[in-house]
Amino acid sequence: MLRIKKMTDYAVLILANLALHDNYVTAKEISSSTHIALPTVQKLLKQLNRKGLVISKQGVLGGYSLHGDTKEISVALLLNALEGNLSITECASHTDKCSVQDFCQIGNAWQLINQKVFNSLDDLTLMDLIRPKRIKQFLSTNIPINTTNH
Amino acid sequence: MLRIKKMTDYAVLILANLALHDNYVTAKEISSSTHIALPTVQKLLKQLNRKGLVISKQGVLGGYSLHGDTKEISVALLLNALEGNLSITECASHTDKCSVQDFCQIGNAWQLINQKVFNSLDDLTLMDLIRPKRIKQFLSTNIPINTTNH
DNA sequence: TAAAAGTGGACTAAAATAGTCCTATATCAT
DNA sequence: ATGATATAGGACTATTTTAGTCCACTTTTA
Repeated sequence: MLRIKKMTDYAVLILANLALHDNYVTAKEISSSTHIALPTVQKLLKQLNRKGLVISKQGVLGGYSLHGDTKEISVALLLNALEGNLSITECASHTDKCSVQDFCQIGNAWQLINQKVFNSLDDLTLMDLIRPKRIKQFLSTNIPINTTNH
Repeated sequence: MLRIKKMTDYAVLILANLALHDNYVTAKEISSSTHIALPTVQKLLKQLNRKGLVISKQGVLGGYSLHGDTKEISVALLLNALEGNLSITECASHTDKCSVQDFCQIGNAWQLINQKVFNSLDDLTLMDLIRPKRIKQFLSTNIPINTTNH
């Protein structure tokens, strides 16, 4: 599937939740408002912290808060941070060398498709995700290059 | 990851291989030319046949051949046929009901993003995958809607 | 009628994913 | 000081998904 991990979905939900507050919010509070199990929220927030997407404060009155730049991070970069390599196939990722590469008919097609999908996701920020109007505008920019098929 | 299954990658390679012939080609031959293990090729061709993407003929001189319409199938439909549901998250798929849906800040954003990705992949056919020029043209149609970020 | 193909589906192994739990550390109110 | 409340790091397990193989059966043709 072209599906993102459940954990990534949760993480975005958590970030969206943090985006609505300016102060520190505890993992427990986020768990309550998102209805994601507490251990899972804790795990994800720790990861988000390590990736620099949120800032944290320990102790009483502590909690998590969105890192300043995170609101304007693109969905592409966000997914990339949360899921690691976004490439649609192994061969679209330049880090791995495909085992059948030398016999491949498709060449770099996947890489180019990958680029296109990435570009689409790069036009949108985290904040846009919680602003429905912006999303609709975004969608309308898809311009088909021909109309003969389908 | 936003990655397609290895099996899907193989399947596309197999289809591309069939696209280069007009006569029946055996699984064994495809295995030889693609360097994908024979049992895997056999399994995939059986699936492709059930989905109507290829036609088959049993017995000596039998083999597989591309179904007439398959060359012009869009990559979106192709991936959909090979991977089942393409939705980027569970909640982007209308078939499942998300467990935290009632508390979700993101609303239908994923669904719209999903649509955008799907549209991108819908502009391209199987044959385009083996025609590099067409791919490059395709890529150039991505029009950013703003330039303030990134 | 034997050889060469596909058909259907069971089966196993490996890898990825989801989710929980435990121990340690930091902070603040009293 | 110290207890309560947070996060930090990471081990660990269970579940699910994915990859890949294999076998018994059917069809076709020389």
